[in-house]
Amino acid sequence: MSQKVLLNALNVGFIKNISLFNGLSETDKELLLRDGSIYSYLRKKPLFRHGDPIMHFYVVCSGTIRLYHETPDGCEVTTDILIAGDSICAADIFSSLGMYQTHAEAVIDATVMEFSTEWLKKTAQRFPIIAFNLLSMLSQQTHKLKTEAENQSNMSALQLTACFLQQTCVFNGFNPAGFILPYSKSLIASRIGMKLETLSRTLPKLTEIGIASEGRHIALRDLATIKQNVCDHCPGTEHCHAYDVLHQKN
Amino acid sequence: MSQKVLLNALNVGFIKNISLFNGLSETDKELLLRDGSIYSYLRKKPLFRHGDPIMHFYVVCSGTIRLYHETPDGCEVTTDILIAGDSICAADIFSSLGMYQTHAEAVIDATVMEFSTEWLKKTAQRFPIIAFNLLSMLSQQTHKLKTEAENQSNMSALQLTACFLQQTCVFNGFNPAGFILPYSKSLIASRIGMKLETLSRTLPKLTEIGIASEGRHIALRDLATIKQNVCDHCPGTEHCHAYDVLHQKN
DNA sequence: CGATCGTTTGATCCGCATCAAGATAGGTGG
DNA sequence: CCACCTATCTTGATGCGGATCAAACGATCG
Repeated sequence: MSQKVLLNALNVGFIKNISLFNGLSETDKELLLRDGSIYSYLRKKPLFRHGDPIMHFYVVCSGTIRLYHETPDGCEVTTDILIAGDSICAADIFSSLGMYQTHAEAVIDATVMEFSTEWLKKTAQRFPIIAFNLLSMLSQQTHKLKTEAENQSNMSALQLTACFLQQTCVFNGFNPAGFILPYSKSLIASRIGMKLETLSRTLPKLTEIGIASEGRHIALRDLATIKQNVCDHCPGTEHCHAYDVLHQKN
Repeated sequence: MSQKVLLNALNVGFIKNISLFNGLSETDKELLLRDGSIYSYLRKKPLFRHGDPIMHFYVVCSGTIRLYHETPDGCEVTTDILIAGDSICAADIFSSLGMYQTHAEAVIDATVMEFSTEWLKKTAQRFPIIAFNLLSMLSQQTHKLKTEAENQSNMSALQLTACFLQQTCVFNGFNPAGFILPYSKSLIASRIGMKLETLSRTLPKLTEIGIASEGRHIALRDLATIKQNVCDHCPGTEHCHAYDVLHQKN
């Protein structure tokens, strides 16, 4: 299933930036990092499944993790796609349910840092700033969920797809003038709540609003048109911040 | 706009049960309650508007409060309907944004207890159990949002309506064998993300799954059928817990 | 070379939104 | 008490977006 790997300097350097540790001294950070272990998961291997007792708090170091669950009629809904730097299930630990509310599995081979739930609870008590960081993380997540739910119902397939591509570009630090989709189209469709067929039909239409696509190759050609067709319909969302990031680069 | 009213014994008695204060001694609770003031808001009066700087944390004492916002094309989307005992915007206080992310207004005349944000932050530091309660509240809210977002896209108008009626019945402590809708149909439609016309057409169809409706009068006649048609499609949601509550009463 | 996976394309269908008009009810003033 | 008015709700006709079903295409792999 999973395999423990050595904690190396590179990983530590990267992981120092996780938001949970914001505001701590470097010494404290390094001390706390000693309490975690890094594991690697092969493609398609689960980190945990819905219903498992909550044992760990995770931070993604490399690769891609997918959160999903199955609907009663058997099809899988992807609720989130996580990349390096993202943390997993901080919320669930403090819920009274005591078990994971979602499946989590590696999309491509991934490494993940794990801390025990007990450790997180104790640390939150020992360092008030960590409790505060947690509150702030949860609060951000809540806001993200709200806006996403709303977009889902108010935006067309075209707009949802444009949003996703733009955010993918920014979060992964790709070049908007041309990049390769890091996920399969089935995964993307499942993430943005539409059928593969619909996504397939939608991608060519994106040229209308300034996004070129051919196979897995995407190019965000015309930011102004994108803004007009998408951002203006979802002010204040994560997507719009992503737009601003791209806009400033130019 | 709003009017300060006297803190009377009845209100205090009620408000002692708010989840934020879970685990505190009665003495501490009463002490903390002194820091809040109770205000009354008339029908349609706003508590705050999207973009206002966050000044207060609220707990609803009586009446109904609606959270909503306007879409760019001008129509209002109701994101939540709050009744006595619910708290408002605990999450927003800890986000970095510093302003409300939604409008809040009284649907019918309401009384509300208000605490300053500073008070909440300080209190969370002074009483670790309150920080923990906050984490737990946020975490629950996150879970609720997730399942709601999913239901919104996977369930039919029929199912969504059934869910809403059942939850309304339970949260308000109504008699499932017959109760009067406490909200206008426009408000309900806006809350469950459909058009008034659709809701209007859906209500008669509910007889198929054991819910009778006539005007504002609702009766949940056949719990088994409801379960089969709704709960079995949304396991683990708030709605299903509401179902269980009704089921146990019988 | 067939086999499997991921994707595209076509034809059709269904649910909900939309537009438009009518019905009911609650409230107000004469 | 009735006439009027406005808010709330119902009903009908129509259209569109995306789901569904079905088949074929292209790439990768053993």
